[in-house]
Amino acid sequence: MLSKYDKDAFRQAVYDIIHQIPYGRATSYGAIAKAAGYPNWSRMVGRTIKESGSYTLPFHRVVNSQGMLSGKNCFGHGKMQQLLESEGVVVVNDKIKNWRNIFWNPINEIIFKV
DNA sequence: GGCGTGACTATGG
DNA sequence: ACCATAGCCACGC
Repeated sequence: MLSKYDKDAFRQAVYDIIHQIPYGRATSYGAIAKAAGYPNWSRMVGRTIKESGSYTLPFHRVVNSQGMLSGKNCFGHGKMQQLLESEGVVVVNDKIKNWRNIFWNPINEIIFKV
């Protein structure tokens, strides 16, 4: 019996999108979920990233809808902020400064692999 | 099947 | 801007 969704396809879409987040920019869990076709799956995006165990993708460029580094505890101490700052992103109190300009919306610019 | 949990989000005060 | 609340939904116990 197939589940009502394709977990592998979802995970692949999430990775695909994250792979395309430009240097010095960031996006949110909800935006990724929406672009992947599951608008209410922001929590699953976080779960998927955490379970990946891989750091070949720019997971530090994924934050919550307010630009806060909600996943920082899964990186080393201060690592997530450090990675962002190394790309020129300013972080104050765990929140990305000038978030409106840093935010990259995948729904507008995503190119899915076929 | 119930219940708590979580790298979430939108809304209202 | 900050805090509380409700909605969300797979997952593990």
